[in-house]
Amino acid sequence: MSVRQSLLAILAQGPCYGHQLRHEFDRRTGSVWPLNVGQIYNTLERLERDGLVERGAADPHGHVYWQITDIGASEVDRWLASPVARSQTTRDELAIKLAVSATLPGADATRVIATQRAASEKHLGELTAAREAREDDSPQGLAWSLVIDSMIFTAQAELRWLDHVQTRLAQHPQHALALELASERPKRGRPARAGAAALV
Amino acid sequence: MSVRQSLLAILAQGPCYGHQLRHEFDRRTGSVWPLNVGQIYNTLERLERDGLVERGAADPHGHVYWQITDIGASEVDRWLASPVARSQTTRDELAIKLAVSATLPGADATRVIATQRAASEKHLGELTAAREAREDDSPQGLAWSLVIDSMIFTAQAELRWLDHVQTRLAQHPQHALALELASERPKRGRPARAGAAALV
DNA sequence: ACAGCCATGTAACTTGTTACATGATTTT
DNA sequence: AAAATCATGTAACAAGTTACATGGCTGT
Repeated sequence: MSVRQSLLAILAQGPCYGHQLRHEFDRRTGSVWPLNVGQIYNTLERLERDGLVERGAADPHGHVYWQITDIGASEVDRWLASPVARSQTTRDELAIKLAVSATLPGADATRVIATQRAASEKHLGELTAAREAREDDSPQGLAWSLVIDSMIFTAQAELRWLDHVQTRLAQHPQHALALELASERPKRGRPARAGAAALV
Repeated sequence: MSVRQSLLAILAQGPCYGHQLRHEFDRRTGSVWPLNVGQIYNTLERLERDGLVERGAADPHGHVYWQITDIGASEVDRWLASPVARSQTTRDELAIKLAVSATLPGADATRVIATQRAASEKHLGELTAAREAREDDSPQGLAWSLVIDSMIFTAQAELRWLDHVQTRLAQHPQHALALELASERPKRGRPARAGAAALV
């Protein structure tokens, strides 16, 4: 949803045409996430379908300006006023992967962690280097550095978690997590149940 | 990709039928991310289409067992041996939202941060409470707590970053990030360019 | 003329996700 | 008999992403 919402929020500032939207998105996010141009037009058509934007007439240059509707504007307000709903169903790729691979009797969770750790550390190093190499006080530079900082914080948390997992696994007997496939084949309608956990 | 890959990895342990796969995924990820049953069958059909699994005959109970192919097994190996490719194109919803909203002259980035901070803090509190409320030394409990820990680490990083952003914004004059729409309408083929940043 | 970029658009596809239909079996 | 659960499946959709077609303008 972030691309869609971002484009809509930019349109809330005034009418734009396709390539201009791409440019604006790039400026504001520090050109960190390159956006395929085609996606702009797809997204605009979907926003139009949903009544959030309107297609204006082409200007002399052939630029097709799009403008936000009232519904679209209120959608932007709603977006800005509500927090990003993390966690509820948001799946974390690494957490899933590690949880699953740690419970596979065959797979070596320690190796998975080591591989990931090396990659994450390399990534963090690249981010830090890029961060220090660039000194830029412009609004764009500020936006860029904040996005990079976000990635740095995330990478650090990832490394901390990896170490944490390794420590906890080391405290348990070999492959304490390993789970065989539930072998009992449940008869129709009366299978064995495992305890369910409620979080949210 | 995580659901798809996880189901494939589970199938690498032995043939399973649909509901069994759901159950296995739930056990291994601590029932944190509920998986709609329909998704299992969709995913299985797509895996079959891609030649990674094969559909077996139904057993007397009517259970349709699926088994992994050689190609599927090597895909699992590849998955376990390669790190999760974070960061390259992975968009961070919150980072995008904050970067965009901070550059909107109309929007109040401080308020966005405050709203998010409250939500993230509440979320972290719930996670911590759930974490402490459950004492479970079973393999499932261990898997569950590792997943919850991952969420806790992530939430903490999120809070740190939010504070960091707020601090940095406070050091700058009001709305230092605000970016108006590029007003100059570029003539076809020769628009004004803004400096591009290279990271990766 | 040609290469390169700007600009709009279209078609196809991926993964994730939900809603719904259908039936069997077990519990109450 | 009714409710609940297990089980398989189908159809549709959302958002993201890419590849491609087409044409205009500009600089060499």
